[in-house]
Amino acid sequence: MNIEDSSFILLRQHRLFKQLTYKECSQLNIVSGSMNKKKNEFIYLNSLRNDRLYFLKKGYIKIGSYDKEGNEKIKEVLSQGDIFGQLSLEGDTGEQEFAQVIKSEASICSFTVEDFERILMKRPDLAISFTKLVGLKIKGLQSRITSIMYKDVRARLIDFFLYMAYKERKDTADELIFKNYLTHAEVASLVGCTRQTATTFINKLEEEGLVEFNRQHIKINSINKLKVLAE
Amino acid sequence: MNIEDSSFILLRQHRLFKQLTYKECSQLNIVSGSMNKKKNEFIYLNSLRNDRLYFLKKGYIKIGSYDKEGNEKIKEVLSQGDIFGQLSLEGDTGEQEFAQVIKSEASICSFTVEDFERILMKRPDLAISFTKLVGLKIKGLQSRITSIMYKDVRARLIDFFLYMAYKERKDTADELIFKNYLTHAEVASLVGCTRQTATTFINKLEEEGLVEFNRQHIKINSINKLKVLAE
DNA sequence: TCTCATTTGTCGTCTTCACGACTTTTTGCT
DNA sequence: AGCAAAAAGTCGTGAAGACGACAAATGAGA
Repeated sequence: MNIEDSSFILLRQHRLFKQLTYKECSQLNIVSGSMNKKKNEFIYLNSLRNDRLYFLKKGYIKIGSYDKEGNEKIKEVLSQGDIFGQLSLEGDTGEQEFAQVIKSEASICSFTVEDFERILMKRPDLAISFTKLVGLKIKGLQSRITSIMYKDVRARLIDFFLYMAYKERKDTADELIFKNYLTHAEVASLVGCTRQTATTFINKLEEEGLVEFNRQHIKINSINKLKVLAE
Repeated sequence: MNIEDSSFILLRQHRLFKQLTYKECSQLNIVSGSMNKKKNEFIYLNSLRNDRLYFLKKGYIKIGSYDKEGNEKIKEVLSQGDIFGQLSLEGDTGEQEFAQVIKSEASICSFTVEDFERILMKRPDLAISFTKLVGLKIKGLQSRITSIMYKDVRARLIDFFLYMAYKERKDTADELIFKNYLTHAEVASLVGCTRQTATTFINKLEEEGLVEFNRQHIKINSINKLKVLAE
């Protein structure tokens, strides 16, 4: 099995690309855009990503930017199977953004918007699927805005844990445990508070017996209980 | 000229629908979804909108929801030419949302996601355009998140005025004046603060000579000056 | 196994803005 | 024109969380 084959296998497990033939897949010219990146390495930094879409095959990455004081502002955290990059299929609007590997090694493949569009033109069903994927992202962003605007830090952290549960959950069990790849500082950046307050409130949620959070894993004792608290 | 014709004329001025033939347009069955609504009337309330897309031909509307205490939470404000509703083309995820006319009378047409998808299947170029439109919305939401998370009320209000300028600007002039259709309370809800603080800070910006805000119009004295302050 | 960098925990102090209460102004309506 | 409702303006109090400073714990690499 060569690199090319393993690229495709993972990509075609994605609900979006499942519909593609092997030939169409290869028209995406993925091979040249495949890469393995170690912890802390950048997939792109600032304007480099403007014309590409990326598919995260393995590992975890964070998307963010730096403000003028150089502080990191994390926009989102992605894990296996997520798509990122120029989702809008349209040139840059001047914003600077980075994608960086966190925790362990990551494996990514990428293709140009141009190649992707070429396939979309032939496969409108895929175009619709892609639109739905982007639409889903909108819903996520909207609920994030609501969370930040109208909830206090405690409630936002609960939303954060529910979001993680949504991403990691494989079955319907009420309890959930998964590997943790985030620091307090990163959680803080995601929910929009300082590292210190994140620490304090995460510990409070632990004391209440709702979650466990340490460097090894995150455990949510009862997803339903959290859901009730989130309302 | 009958109602049907006037529906199409406006719709087909939109960059998205320009590409459609008259026949394709009529396949959207717009007529049954056309309406005129007076001030404060709802276009939809809660789950009613799940399978439709709406096109705002004329007027202004706000999209929002109510929290469990009954307080209004405005998500966004739309004006002529904007598209709203089930942008994700995919069934409801349980969230409740309303669309309500503000200020003056509004004219809307709508079509079902189903009809729209039928056309997208035949016209992948339109699907790509639509994705780009949705992608643009993502960028807007992301910058809104950044604004709310990392900026204080004053800076968020500046972002608000710049956003309005972006929407209303027709030429490249540095000064901009346009009809105001928002109250302090609505602005507050958009930038995420209370009505009182919005009032206070809008007045401060007026005292600084940056903007004018009254019930008749909004005037931005220098877009560039605001842009500098927003960084 | 030791060491140093990273991450986490904890405290005061200070700022921003929320919140309630109220008045004044503006607007639409009959 | 007159009136009620909506919108805007103002103030004092209080709470949430930022921020700086530092100590303790953890873990990755030599």
